[in-house]
Amino acid sequence: MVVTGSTSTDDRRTGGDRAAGDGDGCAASLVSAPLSEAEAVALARVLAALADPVRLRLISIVSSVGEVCSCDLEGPLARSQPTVSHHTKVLVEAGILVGEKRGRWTWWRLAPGCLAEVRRALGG
Amino acid sequence: MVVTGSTSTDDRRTGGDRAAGDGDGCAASLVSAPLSEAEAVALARVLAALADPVRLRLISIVSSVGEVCSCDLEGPLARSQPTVSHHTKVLVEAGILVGEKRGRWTWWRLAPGCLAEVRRALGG
DNA sequence: GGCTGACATTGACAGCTGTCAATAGGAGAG
DNA sequence: CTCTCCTATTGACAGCTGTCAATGTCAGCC
Repeated sequence: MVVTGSTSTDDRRTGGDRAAGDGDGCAASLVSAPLSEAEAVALARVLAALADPVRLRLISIVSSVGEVCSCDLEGPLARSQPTVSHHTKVLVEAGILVGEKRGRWTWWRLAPGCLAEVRRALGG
Repeated sequence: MVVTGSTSTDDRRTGGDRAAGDGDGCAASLVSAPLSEAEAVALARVLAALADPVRLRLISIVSSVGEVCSCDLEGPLARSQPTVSHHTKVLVEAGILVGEKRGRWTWWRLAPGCLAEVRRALGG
């Protein structure tokens, strides 16, 4: 079972560019023209999910390894198990992380294309 | 370094001190290898400054116009003058915005290269 | 000098956020 | 079924954040 934030589409490593979070936002670039209120709210939601040192390190760990289960995060992040679970949930709801339950473990990997979408919204 | 860094351009800024992500931080990419604690804190600080709808719209306005004074922000942002002043201060302390006092007005523009640095840290 | 206009600062308040202890849920092993 | 392990949820708490009214500060104009 794949646990995603919004739609539960089982995208098994499809290269499609999916928008983060709600899907509508993140389409406009920050530097081209003034953002609408809705665009700003949508982009701010993803950035807020990224704006935490623990979550940034979590993302970097997942990114470097490719796939990680929660028990492998608790140690490197130096946070309790509920706190790690909380951070993974925040990242999933922001569309940044994707979790898949296999047996008793939950394996986490990055949502493909999400960070690239954020970079593009920031003027890339 | 993600802050202004006093490049060769005459980006003089008067008033206020900024000490955001100085030092080593913001130099590593999120996706290449696990971030250190200091790198994560520094990057999170800049991202937290970006993670607000009002500030994102403020940045987009400044970016599209090139240079604006505070009185031109109060209306489009639909916020009171102290609130606008608060947001500009947060962005300056994060090294994203640069303010220059000319006469009675303060003119704001984007710190050159800062957003590009953030994009790069996000894996660009 | 006093006045006016443009920002900055302070104080207060509600709402959000990161953290952990305690607890619950659920899958595999025996 | 029971027991154990991994993960998710709940409850509580401290700290941070966005907002505005009130006030302060400083430069230019009379």
